Amino acid sequence: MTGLQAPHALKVGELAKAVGVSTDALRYYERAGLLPPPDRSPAGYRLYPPSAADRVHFIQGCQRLGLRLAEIADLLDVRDTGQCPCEPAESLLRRRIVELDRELDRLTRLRSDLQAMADQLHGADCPDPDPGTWCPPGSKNMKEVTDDGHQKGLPLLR
Amino acid sequence: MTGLQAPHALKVGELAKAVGVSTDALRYYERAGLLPPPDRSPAGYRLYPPSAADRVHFIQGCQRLGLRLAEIADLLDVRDTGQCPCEPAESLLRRRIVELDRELDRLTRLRSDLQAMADQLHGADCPDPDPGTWCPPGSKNMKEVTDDGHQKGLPLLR
DNA sequence: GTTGACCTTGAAGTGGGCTCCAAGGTTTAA
DNA sequence: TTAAACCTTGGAGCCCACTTCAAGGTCAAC
Ligand SMILES: [Zn+2]
Ligand SMILES: [Zn+2]
Ligand SMILES: [Zn+2]
Ligand SMILES: [Zn+2]
Repeated sequence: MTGLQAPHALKVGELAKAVGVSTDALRYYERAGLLPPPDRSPAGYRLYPPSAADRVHFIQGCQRLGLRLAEIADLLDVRDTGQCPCEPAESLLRRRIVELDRELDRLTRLRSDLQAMADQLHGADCPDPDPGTWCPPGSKNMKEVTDDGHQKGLPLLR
Repeated sequence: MTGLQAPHALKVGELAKAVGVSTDALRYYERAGLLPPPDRSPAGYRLYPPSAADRVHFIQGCQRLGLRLAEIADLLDVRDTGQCPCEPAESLLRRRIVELDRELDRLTRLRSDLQAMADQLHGADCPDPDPGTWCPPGSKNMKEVTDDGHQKGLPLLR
């Protein structure tokens, strides 16, 4: 409506509301090199072009994929040059998939460990143990010791 | 061998080496309330009883389960009182399992999204796009826009 | 008696992605 | 005219589990 500086320019709060992030986050993206320094109004207010909204959407999409801001900045640099983005994007994605597989593996094993512990706990007859010397509740291996000679704690808490 | 202060007392470096953490971490655990303040030698050196090693092992085991230090501190408090630990342990475990399930779900969906993107990327014929206007590589929906009227980026990067 | 490995303390730094604050200047509506 | 609602900046704070630093004191070996 104003049209003085540029058509449809957005002040920082307007952009923030449009894309659903805080104004602080937008200024942070600028410092981090994800958003180029926008034009300023005579009073020094940031005036973003409408395309900035797409840029922030892109950032948000990348974040949903688990990419870090530094990686997103790399992608945006490529995007700005107009070069084919497939190569960097593909290697980023593959790296991230490998990370995810490792993490999924770790969490899956962890989950089954926790489940095993919780199951043991549930059926336990449980007299109070000696203070400071757990007491694997309901376990027959209370007296077992680890290879360095210490008493075992809860199962898997060696 | 010394036996002056206490039998088999460990200096901080000895305990650290025995359990495989840094001396700084041990002092940090003390500040955080996970390790009780140990006796001191005349020179002010920390002298840990051998049971401190078990305590640290317990901490490490809990950490492997993904528990935070504050939660571990709660468990240790119970352990020190000699009360039956099943109740707090069980609710901690259940809470953690729920967290894990949510996280596993999230990561699994993420992984399949990334895989889909990587697959699209691979078979793409790819002319360089216009700068700043990606260019969903190899996608037929280049012209699609999101519900707020902006151009779509890479698939799933809306 | 001197080197060097150990120990002490409090404070500050790390990383990631922000958030919050103070102390101002600007714009807009009443 | 003045209040409210915006905007600016630099810098600090947050979370977590540490690590690193600075500036010393202590203890063993040679
Ligand atoms: Zn391409
Ligand atoms: Zn042990
Ligand atoms: Zn019990
Ligand atoms: Zn949009």
